[in-house]
Amino acid sequence: MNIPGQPAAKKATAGISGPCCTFANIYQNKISIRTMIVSKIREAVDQTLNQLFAEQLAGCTYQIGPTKPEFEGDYTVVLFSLAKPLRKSPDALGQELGQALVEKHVHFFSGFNVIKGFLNLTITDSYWLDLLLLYSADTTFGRHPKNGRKVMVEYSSPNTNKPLHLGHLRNNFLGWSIAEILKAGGYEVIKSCIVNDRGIHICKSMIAWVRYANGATPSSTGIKGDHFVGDFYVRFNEAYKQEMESLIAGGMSKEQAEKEAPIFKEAQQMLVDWEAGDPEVMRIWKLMNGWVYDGFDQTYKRIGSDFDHTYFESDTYLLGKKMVEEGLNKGVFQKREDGSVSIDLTADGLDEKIVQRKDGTAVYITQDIGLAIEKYHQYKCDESIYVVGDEQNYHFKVLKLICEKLGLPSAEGIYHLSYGMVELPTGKMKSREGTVVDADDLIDEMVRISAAHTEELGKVKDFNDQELQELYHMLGLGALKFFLLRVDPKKKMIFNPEESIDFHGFTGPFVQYTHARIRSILRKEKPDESASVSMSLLPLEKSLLLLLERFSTVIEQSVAEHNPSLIAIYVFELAKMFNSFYTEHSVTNAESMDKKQLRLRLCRMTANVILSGMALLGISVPERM
RNA sequence: GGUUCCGUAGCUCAGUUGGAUAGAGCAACAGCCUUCUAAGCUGUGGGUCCCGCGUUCGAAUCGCGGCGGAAUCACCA
Repeated sequence: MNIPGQPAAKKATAGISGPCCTFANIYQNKISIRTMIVSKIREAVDQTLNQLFAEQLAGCTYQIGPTKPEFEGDYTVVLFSLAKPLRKSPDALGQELGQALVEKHVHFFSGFNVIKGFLNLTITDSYWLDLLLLYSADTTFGRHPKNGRKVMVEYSSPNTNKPLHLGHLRNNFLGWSIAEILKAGGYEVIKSCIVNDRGIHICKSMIAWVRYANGATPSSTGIKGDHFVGDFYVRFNEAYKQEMESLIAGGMSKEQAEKEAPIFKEAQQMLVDWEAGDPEVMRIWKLMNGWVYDGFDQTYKRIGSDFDHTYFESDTYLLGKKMVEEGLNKGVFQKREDGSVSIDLTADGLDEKIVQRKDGTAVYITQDIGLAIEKYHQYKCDESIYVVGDEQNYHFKVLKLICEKLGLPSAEGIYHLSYGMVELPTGKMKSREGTVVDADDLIDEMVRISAAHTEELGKVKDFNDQELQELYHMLGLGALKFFLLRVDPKKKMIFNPEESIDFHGFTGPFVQYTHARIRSILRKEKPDESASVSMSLLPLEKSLLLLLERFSTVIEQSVAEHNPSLIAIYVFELAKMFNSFYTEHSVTNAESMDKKQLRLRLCRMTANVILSGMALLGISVPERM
């Protein structure tokens, strides 16, 4: 057992309760406690250092962190960096500093020790109790006040020719979560989605449908719209491959066959007709995209993704093309001999990049330039985050550079939240090899497993059918979301479909279960606001409070790093700590009335933080499970 | 080949920005339910932090050089 910064192994100080205090007489402390504890310690240390060694202090930095569990103390000041400029040994400095801190801040520091250059400080129990009494009922605890900044988070960005898969799930969960985390960090957030609804790949599924469907539709076949269209995309590739093979058998080279296959030429022609606005092509395009959107909506609803604004590539590419004109006039872009338009980025360590084809049509980056302008024009965000896989790192480097060179005001705020691919133990998911993990299938599977677990345990036999379905969904999605969010977004991750996602240990259901346990206590008995509360803390009670206090800092870090996994790790540690506390100490049968009141408040505050922490990950927590 | 990223326990991952004896979960093993939910708790075993050199009070973390892996360098998206 090793919880960062927690004195879990320490001896219990006392089983008897000390003097008591009530909510009212510590209300005035609320403002001072709102400051995070590390800042408070730093302030006190700075002040004391200044008084002791005023002149030698210029430019000194030092670290403060939670004390390791094997040492006595709550927070630790690392003295090495101060020792040299102050010309003192770390131990002597620690003694002097510790002594002065404890003397000057009797209500804040209750003791210290110095070990090998580390000054370990113990915070008074009353500080932790003040925190508990002030915030145990505050459901917004840890959230930061509004900072006046506005940020857009673009995520999901689906293609309308295939259904969502596991990789999209990581994207959707990340995007939604980072948006919530930014809100908790004080930002105003706009969630957006760009739908890649045009291009040759879309025409491919359309051609296949025209050729082979005989008028079949999702409703006539009972297949979900996005899967229905995706099947025709697969069908296209099958037919394409067959036609190429017979052309090659007839003596044609592979490269030539790729270009000459009739079905491929039909798709190319359809793209031209689409750009020209051919009514029949537009009709099919709208019809089929409509089916896909129906399918996406169902999936988005299940996973809880939503958007404040949806953009369509079929709209933004035109604005991008207008910017190509402007860029040419400004001399940022160059027209080549063959008529294509490019930008030379070799001076920036990149390559020459095409921004418009020789036939005048837009490429991928063109529409993204248009989109950047459209977004800024509409919302004027300070920052624009793109949640897109790390395979597009180069693309976003180029995009930001181009926007800078065009002098767009939105350029500076462009931030690519680059996340790693989800891979199988055998490597990348490949649709051609049928190894793609379909989102809908995976969700079904997760819900099915949670239903099986729940039934086996038999704790909610009195639930009606609707309540059961809601619980299964909450647990299945909780497990899935937690699984995908608990690892650093930057890193690629491995998903093994053979081993189902866990429900024990470092998982969503573990945290959900902890919440249900706490709620079970609080259903039996609630904190009495007028009752007195024990003034002394046992080690596990204090450890819980130390962890709870860190919530706000964790949100801050999570915002700074655009990293939801910090929240997942934190919420797991908190749940683990609560479970240790729970098995060690009884709440409803506490050794005294004021101990019971203390623990009921601890329960309430822990439940609140678990609930709001999990909400930042897009995960709901149940009352019972 | 150029650029960027990665390499930590059998597996999946942390490691607070250079700090104390490198940690969790899973898997394995041993305990704990007449007491608030055992989807839990407690304990045991498990490490050449890819290798080497360097920087300094101190390196998994920083630098250089290897080895191994990934992404990208499209008039695809």
